[in-house]
Amino acid sequence: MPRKGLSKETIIDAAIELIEEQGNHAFSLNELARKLEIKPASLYNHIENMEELTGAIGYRIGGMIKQTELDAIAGKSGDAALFALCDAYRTFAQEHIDLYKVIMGMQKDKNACTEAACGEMINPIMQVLSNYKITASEKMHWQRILRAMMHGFITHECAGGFRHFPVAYNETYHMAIETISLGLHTAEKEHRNE
Amino acid sequence: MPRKGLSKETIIDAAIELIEEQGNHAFSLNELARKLEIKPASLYNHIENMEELTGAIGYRIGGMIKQTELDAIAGKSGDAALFALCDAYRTFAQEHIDLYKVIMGMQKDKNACTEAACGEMINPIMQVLSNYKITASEKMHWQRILRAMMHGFITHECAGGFRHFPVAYNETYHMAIETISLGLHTAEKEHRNE
DNA sequence: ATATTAAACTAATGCTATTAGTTTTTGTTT
DNA sequence: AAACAAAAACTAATAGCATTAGTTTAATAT
Repeated sequence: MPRKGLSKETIIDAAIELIEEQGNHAFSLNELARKLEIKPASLYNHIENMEELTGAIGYRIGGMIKQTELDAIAGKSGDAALFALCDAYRTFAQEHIDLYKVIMGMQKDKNACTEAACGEMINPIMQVLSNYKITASEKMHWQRILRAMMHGFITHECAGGFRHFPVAYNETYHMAIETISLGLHTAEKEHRNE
Repeated sequence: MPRKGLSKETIIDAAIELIEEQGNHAFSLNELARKLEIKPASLYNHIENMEELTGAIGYRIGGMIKQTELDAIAGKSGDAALFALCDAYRTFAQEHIDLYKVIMGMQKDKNACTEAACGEMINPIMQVLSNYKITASEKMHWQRILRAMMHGFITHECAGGFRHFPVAYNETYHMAIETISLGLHTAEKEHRNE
């Protein structure tokens, strides 16, 4: 029954291509329809509405980040894996800044999609944290801390929120990871003294 | 010359009131004009455009957060001041979540306003960091780390990005601050050994 | 061949920010 | 007090947005 080989997945493909080509700002259902050579209204045969589509795009981007992280930590362990993961995350955001802004935009409206998109990115982090001798609940906490730090850093960095002082962004990011590493090792030590 | 006592400041006042009453989502120039009892087009006698207005609102919110932080750290020093500041920041975001979302939205478009809004919030943080014996450039780095962590945490928390695991948000936040405190104290120690 | 149905279409709605041009009001100057 | 200048309101229009209802097309299944 499909006149073109159109599906939700191919629509998301096109959307991501569009965002990377024209920028997050230029993205709209009109523009997406033009790219797919259909009329805007026809999109509603495949998607619920804009919010759902955005969520699906965000989920896809989450998956891309997850894969990038997995590739980065492959064969590594301990602090090396930690640093590799954090660097990979930031590099992805820098190289696909318009895609990352989709995730930024989603966070304004709390919905199930945001939860799902974030869920994608948790797995590699938990894998990295498994190298540290901490409890299961500690792992849940540190996973949050890592994600908060990485996301907060990137949003500030790319919005100009860090421009006020003349010190290198790379160095700050490195210090932040170092700090988390220190915290993790301290937690390990405390368990040894119990 | 003003027919009503309208100015850029009173418009921002009304905008903030509107956002707190109706939510960030319902905010528009139409709604703002209705509240001020003028026609939407008349707003352009006072503002450049939507982006500039949003920036001005963000700047104002930045000032509110700054004041909240200053109040929170008054009379405190060291780690007590650090914890008080971080708690005040998060509490403000929770109690004025729709205002905080304005800042979240601004970060998608890099502009001078974002830089200015963030600039407002730096002062109290630098004040807190002055209690630690670290170098000037270290202070610049730690200021960024603190802001990244706080902002990243709040965006995730309020968007549902932390829902995956059954551990308390408060505890995670506390651990994050503790970690930064540990990092600061470690930096102090390293200077003593030089 | 016929019936079914997904997926396209057209057309319209009501929202958004924004611009141009006009009128009203107010404060200043003659 | 009368005239002028300018700020700030207005009306009217535009182009874009997401979205809905109703209709037609085209491909598949019977």
